Amino acid sequence: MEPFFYAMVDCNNFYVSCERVFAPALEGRPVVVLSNNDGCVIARSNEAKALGIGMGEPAFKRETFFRSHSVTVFSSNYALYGDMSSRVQQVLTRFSPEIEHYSIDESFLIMRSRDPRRLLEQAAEMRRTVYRWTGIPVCVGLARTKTLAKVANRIAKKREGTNGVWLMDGAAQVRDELAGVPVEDVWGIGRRSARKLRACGVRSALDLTRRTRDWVREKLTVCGLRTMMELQGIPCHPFEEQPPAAKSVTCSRSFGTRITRLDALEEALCAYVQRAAEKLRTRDLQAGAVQVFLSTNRFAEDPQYNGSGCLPLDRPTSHTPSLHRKALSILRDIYREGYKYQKVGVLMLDLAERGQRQLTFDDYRNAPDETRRDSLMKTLDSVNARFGRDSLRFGGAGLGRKEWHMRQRRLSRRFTTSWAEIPQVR
DNA sequence: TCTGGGGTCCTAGGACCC
DNA sequence: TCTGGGGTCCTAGGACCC
Repeated sequence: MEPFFYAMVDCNNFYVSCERVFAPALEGRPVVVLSNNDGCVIARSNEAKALGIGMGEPAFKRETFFRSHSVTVFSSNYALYGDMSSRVQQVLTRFSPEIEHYSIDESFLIMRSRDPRRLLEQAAEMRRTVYRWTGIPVCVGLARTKTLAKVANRIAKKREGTNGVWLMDGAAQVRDELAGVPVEDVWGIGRRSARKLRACGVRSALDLTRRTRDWVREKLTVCGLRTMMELQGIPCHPFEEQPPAAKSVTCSRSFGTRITRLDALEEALCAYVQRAAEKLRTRDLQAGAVQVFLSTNRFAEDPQYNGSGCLPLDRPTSHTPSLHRKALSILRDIYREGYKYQKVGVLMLDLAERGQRQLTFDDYRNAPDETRRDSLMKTLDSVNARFGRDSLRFGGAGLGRKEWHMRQRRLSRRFTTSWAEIPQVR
């Protein structure tokens, strides 16, 4: 068997890069993309990073700065990013059949060769091809474990002269590189763990590999231990070509303005239940329980309230009206008057694949009902697939523009997925 | 006025059982 | 004077990821 390397392919400033594909004039200029509700900065071009704009900064605090530095600002456009992501993934598949789509902008590939130089050439070719075919710039890091491949990717991105590709192998090279990686930049080490580690004198990734396993396990539990071993070149994270089935499905949004009335919350919740139920059906899943949560704005001075409740369903379902009913009864139960609410959300829990559960006598009795509901949902989904999301929807979510809807003041078009939004050529 | 959304896994502690 | 031990399951909270 040929020795193999993990290749971590990461799109550079992905959301910004997607916007630039359709606005090439923004190349070389500062650009940021905001989170839902135009809340905070979640993607920055290199020029925006150079201006000192931080990840996660609230957008409203930077309005003036954006204007005075001619920063182009976009609302997030997940229809566009999701579609661009699958295009990138399609290209990557040509370079290795063993591929794990890790996130919207990252993939792990297994690449096999006896000759590391040959691998570097392949990775460089992959990078060029992705850019030529999709317009998205990527960097590639190669190493013996996923965590080390992430480190290599970071170097490919940051270091001058790598051409966006870096391979890390051999004990001496790995040791030298890890010495230059701050421990908080290691994949799997978050803010809390980093603080704990620094307090104990662990500053670099190399420092971490030099502690005993017992010590690391005690400080950071088995998660930290796995990270440490991966840094030592021992693979602990499985390679998952088939993503495991989802265990929960969530839909929640912050409101465009604060909401106090129960009926407005009910409308919003209906809309989120619809979306969550659609997600269930596209994955062929059914929920066994529904959870609803409700919260005020934690940054405000106003009185705070967080409510949540969970109810089981009589039997697992992905039928929107049944899920609506259950969710609304939870909401009415946890709702308290007199608060300014910022967010409501729904979680579908105890998910099971359709047809994978034990049937009961009731199921036989209800079979005709069940069939009718299924075919109604199927029709609904196929109409929406053909004519666009929400062409057909439930009345409970209300009609027209609502105060709870998200702010999306700077949304670009769904260039690649919506015929209606393709710019007209004159 | 304005601070995202959607996930997973691990652990500790309590309930419960024999 | 004295109040078992071991196992499983569930849940809430914490930490992490992108």
